[in-house]
Order: sequence, then structure tokens, then C-alpha cells
Amino acid sequence: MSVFNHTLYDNDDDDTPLSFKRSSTSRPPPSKQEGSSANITYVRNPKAVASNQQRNGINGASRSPLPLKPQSTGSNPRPSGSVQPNSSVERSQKSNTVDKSKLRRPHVEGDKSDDSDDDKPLAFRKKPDTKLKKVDTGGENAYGSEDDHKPHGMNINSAKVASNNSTNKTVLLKTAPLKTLQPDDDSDDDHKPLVQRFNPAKRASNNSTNKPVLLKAAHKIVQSNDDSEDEKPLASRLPTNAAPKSRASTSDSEDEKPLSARFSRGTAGTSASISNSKDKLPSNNKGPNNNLSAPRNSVKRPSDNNNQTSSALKKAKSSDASASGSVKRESKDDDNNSVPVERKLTPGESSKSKPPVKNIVKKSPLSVKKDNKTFKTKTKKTMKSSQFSKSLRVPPGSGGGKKWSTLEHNGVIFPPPYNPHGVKMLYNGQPVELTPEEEEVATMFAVMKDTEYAAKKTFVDNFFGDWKKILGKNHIIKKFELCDFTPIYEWHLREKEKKKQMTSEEKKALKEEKLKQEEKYMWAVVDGVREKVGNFRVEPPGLFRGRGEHPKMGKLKKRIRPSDITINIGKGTAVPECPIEGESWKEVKHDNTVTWLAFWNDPISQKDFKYVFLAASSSLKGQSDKEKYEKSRKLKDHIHNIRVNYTKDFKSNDVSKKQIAVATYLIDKLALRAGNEKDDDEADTVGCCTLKVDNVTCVPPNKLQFDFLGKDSIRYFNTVEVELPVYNAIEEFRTGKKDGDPVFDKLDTTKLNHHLKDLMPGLTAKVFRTYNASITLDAILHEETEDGTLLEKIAVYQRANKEVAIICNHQRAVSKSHDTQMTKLNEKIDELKAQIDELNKDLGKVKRGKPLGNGADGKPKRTLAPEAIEKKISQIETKIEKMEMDKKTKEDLKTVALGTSKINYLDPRITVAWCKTHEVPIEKVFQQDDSCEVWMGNGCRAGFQILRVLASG
DNA sequence: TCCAAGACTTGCCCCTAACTGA
DNA sequence: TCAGTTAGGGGCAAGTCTTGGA
Repeated sequence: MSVFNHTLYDNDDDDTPLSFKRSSTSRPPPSKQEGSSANITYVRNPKAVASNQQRNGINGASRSPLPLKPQSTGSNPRPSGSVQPNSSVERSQKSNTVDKSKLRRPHVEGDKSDDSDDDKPLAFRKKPDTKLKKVDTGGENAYGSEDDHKPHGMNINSAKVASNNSTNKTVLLKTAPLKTLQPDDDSDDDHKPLVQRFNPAKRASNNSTNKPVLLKAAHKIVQSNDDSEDEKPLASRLPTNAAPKSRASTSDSEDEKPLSARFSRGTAGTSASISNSKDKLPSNNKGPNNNLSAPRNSVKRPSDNNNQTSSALKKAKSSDASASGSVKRESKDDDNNSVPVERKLTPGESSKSKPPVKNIVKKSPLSVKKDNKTFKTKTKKTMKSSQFSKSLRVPPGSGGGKKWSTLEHNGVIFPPPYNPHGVKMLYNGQPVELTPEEEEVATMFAVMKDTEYAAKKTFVDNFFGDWKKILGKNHIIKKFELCDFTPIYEWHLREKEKKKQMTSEEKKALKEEKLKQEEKYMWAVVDGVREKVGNFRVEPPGLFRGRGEHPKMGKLKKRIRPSDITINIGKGTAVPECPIEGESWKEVKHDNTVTWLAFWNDPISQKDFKYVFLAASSSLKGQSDKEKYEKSRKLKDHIHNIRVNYTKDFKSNDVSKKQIAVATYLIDKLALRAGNEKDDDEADTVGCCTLKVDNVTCVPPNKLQFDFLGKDSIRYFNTVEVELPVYNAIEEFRTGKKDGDPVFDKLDTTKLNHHLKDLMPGLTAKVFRTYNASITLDAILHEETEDGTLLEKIAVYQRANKEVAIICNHQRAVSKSHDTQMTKLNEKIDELKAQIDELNKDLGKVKRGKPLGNGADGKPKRTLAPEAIEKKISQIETKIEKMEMDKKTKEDLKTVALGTSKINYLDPRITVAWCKTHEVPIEKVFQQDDSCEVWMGNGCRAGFQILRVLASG
């Protein structure tokens, strides 16, 4: 049965019916969409429609409570001096302007039902009223906006935005008080995600301007003057939608630039900030992992019985006794009851005989003390601190609810023991005899010879320190400088080559053998349903590859043994047999309040754990995702009040309040992460709450330049125009502090989230990211999809996906073959152009009745009719056009990682609705997973699971 | 209330199978 | 058919956020 006919949402946790509705005037949705009320309906709700109808003017700004700040005017939104096309990348990008015409843009029609920008992605808030055609159903979209949800802050003059197209643009994020909203006010910006606050049309045309920057901490310093967009953080590229022409334009108004553009540019040019930032590396520089030629698992170890039980290992959970008993090293008697999980149920069987998955999140009356206690506490807290006390639901993953009733699995599989190769490394020019254990670690380092890690002092020092412990005090090897790992490295290369040279039959046989060994570990049975296990393989030993400037990089990750591992299994279910003879699990638990199947302490950081969970396609994960997106969707009902609230507090005399307000503003508008405190033994990265004085620069009159290393040491560099009170507040927070001091000294994520929960139950900082990402997708799809070819529609989706990735600053390293590919494309295009020139000459000759002469091969050319030659020319021109498009897409996306946002941030219901409305086969967007027998597969863990969970109900 | 443990989610890169075009 | 390209899965690091104990 088609997914579309399923009730996608039961909304049991929602007071209102799903309102991700949408209609399309141009193309009525297939009748099947209009199923029973039980079926999901992606239709705009009447209310939203009404509000849209109130819109007037092309500029959505008309409704905005606060007029957008006078940003630059004119058609050339490009901020002056913002972009400095110094880098080759930037130059190339400029030359490769995107043919935005390929992307359908919405007509500016007054029919847009919902004008509230609050419901739109930030980037779009500024957008004029590119009205999207209302879908026939007139329902609201997934994050459908309602009048009362309109944003009041961050409004950007859409007109101005529209004119923006330059790459370096500052974003004006205004927060206007709600009260200022007027019926006709176009200030949709407040309700829209940042990206959307800009003119979509412009955005569309601006794609080319957005250039990715992948700057990892580990990289080399980026030249401050380098304006290559590639070297700029994605954030800086936000909605720079400058149409090609606008690029040329010289408007200096940063205000008219899309958020993304606002960041790096204006200031980007200012090298000072760049150079100051830690380790800013050119985008070309790959992360530390680049160039790793050695297979991670290539290093093996002798199967000695080092029972290095880590006494230091901490207990996973002290209280789990509640929901489940904890049994240390359960006797093997239990094993007798075990029947291999994989044999117990086939997918088909399981679904027939087992309880519906949807029940798993229900709190079981049988839950133990812990559950009760947790629940009580939660209730108390909620009632006490939140006006939304009615919502007491325990979120999945919070540890408070029963996650399953029965759980069976076969444990984990260990990497094979190390197999010594016997190749001797050199020390001081002399071959050295190493024991297998010593050789194993030496090999771990040797295979990383051509990676960036090998050149890092921290990495080398940590490796050598740990290796020396194994070598012992009396070993001949004393100094790293005298070590020559080349022989081992060369052996490794030979092994790699051998593997490469294997015939496909040999490879296939190996693969099958591996599959055979792993099959039993791949599946678990949860409440009678066979589910895939995610990471059932225990991590092999190796050298820790921390990202950025991680102080522990290079340290030895010791081999994990059964005695390090705690197993979680259903009570009364056979305990998985320990796969290593003579050894046993550290502990066996029966905790049904958690979803992990096993865990061990992280060998690098003993206080952390490594868990074995079910795969992303499992019901548990799906349910969790569903709740995540529901929470995000609910935010739209609160976003207006939240914005009013924090806008009010910008000028509060209470510094704590003021800091919460400003931080919330930044998280809302810039999709920053919360920014938890970090230990000294972690890479020095920050998020919103942990921003340091030197991470934010005030650029008069009201711009803020952010330059910091965020998660994974990815650089966030963005210059954004903010409301004056925010600017003033940041200036105030920085006053009297020195570099390295926290900007928000009265704030941490706990306080911030506590405050957010008062505004909406379950609201935390990260929900804003999901909200803005999904609403951005929704808005772009809604506004830019028009009738057209399938390819054109998919291009719109990809563009939307890209916008989200830019908002979230999801970057990737430029692929090693990028330059080669571009060169080849250029050569091909040149070649085709030459062919056209030749054909044009031939055409002239033919028309004049002259002979064509000989071709390049020396043979006489075949005479063709003029029509035939013209047809040929036309075909080649089409080909060139396509190649130019490919080239541009490649360049545009070379540093943008689309996958992360697609998997983690985009509410799949929006995609489903869009596909359904516009007749796009879902598999064009999400890979089908046959094993799951559902149209939406692993490519979208959320989508798949949501549908699966709901379908099961 | 604070803080660390604990339990997840998010995120980037590598590898490889599948796809594409010559 | 084959080489080059793309996209998804796997791996594992690095975040967020809740819980529970002192």
C-alpha cells in the first residue's frame, strides 16, 4: 500500500491535526492524496491561506512589524567591499554563474496564504512575497505559518534582500516586537527561517555566489585576504542569491544580502578576523582524515589473552536495576535458552506475531522504581517551572521510559586478532625486532604516514608516548626522530595493492565469508520485531583520530575485550555467547529503559561510552525521530511568543535575562548550536553559550562578525547585521573582558534550555536548528516548485537541501578529484565549442556550395545538408549547456555536505508532501530500501521510521 | 543546585557498490 | 566493457540534553 495512504501521523501528542498541508493551484494533488481524514494531508490550512491572502505587494515585508532596516537599496544588493574574489575558487565560481532560470521561481502572486515569516526558514524571511501558489487544499505546510505565528524579529527588507546577490553579504536580523505587526505587514521574516527571509528568487539566482569554506582547525592558516568562497564557512554563503547579473552589480549594501552572505563577506575581506581565528585552513585542506590510505582495520593484533580489564571502567548505569535487573557475568546456563536471533523471526513473522511498534514508547506500568522516580521528578519539575505543565510526556531517549518489553540479540563481533607481518622498521638506520604487540602499534602509525596526522606534533607525541609504554624503559627505541617506519608503510602499500588486484570473484568470496560470520550479529529482535543492529562490530584498536586540534589525537585506542563490554538483553532471554573463548562479558543488564544493546568505555576517554544501538532504520530510532520533528513542528506555534519574549529582554536590566535573550536570538537566527562546556582534554570548539570574546567582533554600526570553530572544528565565519539592541548587548557583554573570556558569562546551556522549556515544553536549543532547517526546506519547495520537468523539480529540491546545509554550516572537504573533474569538464566544453566553430564554417561553405575539404583525420568531410549541420550544432549546444550546469553544480556543492541535513534535519513529511503534490517519485529523493520493503529507506532514517511507525499503528 | 554520568543525536570522512557515459 | 563518478553505508568522533547523586 502506498505510504501516502497511511496515516502518517497519529498526532497523539499533538492537540491538533497535522497541519503540514499544502496545496497547489497549478497542479491539483492526486486524488489519492485526498484520502480519508485519517490520511495525512499536506494542505495548507484555511487560516494560513487567509493570512497569505492578506499579503500584499511583492515584498513580504509589508506585514512585518518592524520595517526592515534600511539596507542597501537598489538592485545591486552586494555589499561593498564585501567580496574579495581573490581566490581561484571564487573566480571560478563567478565565472560559473548559475542559470537560475533553470530553477523555477514562484511568481509573485498575491495568493500566498501564509505570510508569516515565522514559519519560514530564517533565510527566507526576508523574502518578498514571492508567493507560492497555494495548493488546492489550502492547508498549511508542515511548518505552516499562521498569522499569529508571524515573526516579528529578524525581518529583513525583502526588497533589499531581493536585490542581494553578492556573495558577501551581511544579514540583517531584526527582531521586531510582535505588537508591531500589522495585518498588512509583510514582516514575515520573523516567522521564517533566516534563509527564507530573503527573496527566494534572488536566492535562486545567487547560488553561484555561495561558496563553501571548509576550514578545519587542523588546517593551515588561511590567508586573511583570501576571499575564496571556498575557504569561507558555509554560513557566510547563506542566501546569497545574487543573480549572475547582480554579481556584477556593485551594490554595497550588505543589508540587502542574504544571511549566508552576510557572514563572511563584508568582514571576510577583513583578513584580520580570519587570521586571528584558530587554524583556519584553506578549504582545500582536508581534514585530518584526509589522505588516509590505510584501512582502519588493517592493523591487527595477536590473539593474546591480555585480560586488561579496565578496573577504571565505570558502571554504565547505577540505577538501571529499576527497570531491569543487572546481572554480572551471567551464567552460561542462560545461553542454553538462546536461539540465534536471526533464526527466531523472519521479518514477515515478526510483524505478524508481535505487538505494534508504536507501543514501545508507552510507559509501562511495570517500570521500576527508577521509572517512577524519574516520572515524579519530571512531573514536579514540569509543573513547577513551565506553563505548559500538561505536557508530561517522557521523550524517547531521555532514559525515563520503557523502550522495549523483549529484547534479543547476539551481542557483538570482535575484530580479528592482530596478525604480525614481520616487516622491520628502522631505528637509527638499523632494523629493529619488535614483538607483535609493539609491531601492531608501530604499524598503526606507519600506515598513517601520508596523512596530516603524521605531521602533527600532538599526534606524534601522543602516539610515541603510548608506544613507549608498550616498548618499555629498556627498549632500544628512545627517540621518535630516529624511527623510520617506511618499511612498514611500504609493506602496507603492497598489501593495499594486492587487495586492489584481487579478482571480483575473490572479492566476492571474501565478502560472502565476512557476511557469513557477521550475519548473526546483524539482527536483534525487539518486541518480537526483527530489527537491524547498527554498529555490531567492536571498534578495532588504533590511534585516535580526533578532529581539529584534539589534545588526545594519536593516543592508542586499546583493543576492546569482552571483559570491557556490558550487554543489555531482555530478562529471561538467552545472554549472547561471548565469541572469544575463555573470556566473558563484563556485565549483563536487563534495562528496558534504554535502547543500547551493549556498551564499553571509550578507551580514549574512560568517562565516555561507546554504545551499540539499533540501526537508523529501526522502529526505536524512527519513533525518536518522529518525536523530534513533532517537537520542531510545534515550535512554530510558539516561535512568535518566543521572539517577542527575547526581543523584550534585549534591554533587560537583568544581565542573565539579557544574555539568555541574545543567545536565543543568535540560536534562532543563525542556527547556532547550544555550546556546552568542554573539558580541557577536548578540542577547543565553541557554540553559542560558549562563544568567547575573540569569537565575536562588533562591526559598527550594527554588524557582528562571528569567527569560531564549531562542532568537528568546522569554522563558522559570518558577518551578520543584527538589531541594534543585540549589537549593543554584545558590545556590553564583551566590555571589560579579554580574548578567551566568555561572552555569555552568566549563561550556560542548562540555564538556557531551562528557560526555553518555560516557553514551550520540551524546547531546547537544538530544536531551533531542526525547525529552521525544515521550515527552510518547506518554504523553498513551496515557493520555487513549479510545473516543469522532473529534473527541474529535483533541482529545486536539491537547492532547498543546499540552503539548509548552508544554514546549518554543514561542510565537507573538497574531493580529491574535484580539480581534475573540473579541468576535464572545461576541456570537454572547449572541445565541443571548437566543434561548433567548425560546423559553422562548414555550414557557411555548404550554403555557398563550396566543398568542405578534409577533416582532422585527413579524410574528406562528408557533405551534409544545411539542416543536418544546424541540427548537429544545436545538439552540441544543448550538450554544452548541460555541462555548464554540471560544472556549476559541482562547484557550488563542492564544500557543501547535503547528507547531514537531509538525514537529521529535514522533516520527511515535507518531502513526502512535496513529492506527492508535484508527482515526484519519492525514490528520486530518498533511496529505496528493499530490505525494509518500504519506499523510504535508509537514506532517510527519519522518514522511513516515521512512516514505518505510523504504518504499524 | 551543581556536576558528572549516561544516553542518545549529529556530523564528517572513507570505502565501495551502483551508476553513467564513452 | 571499462573507467570515472556518485551516493549510500559504515565508522567513529563530537556534539546535546537528561538524569541522578552529592
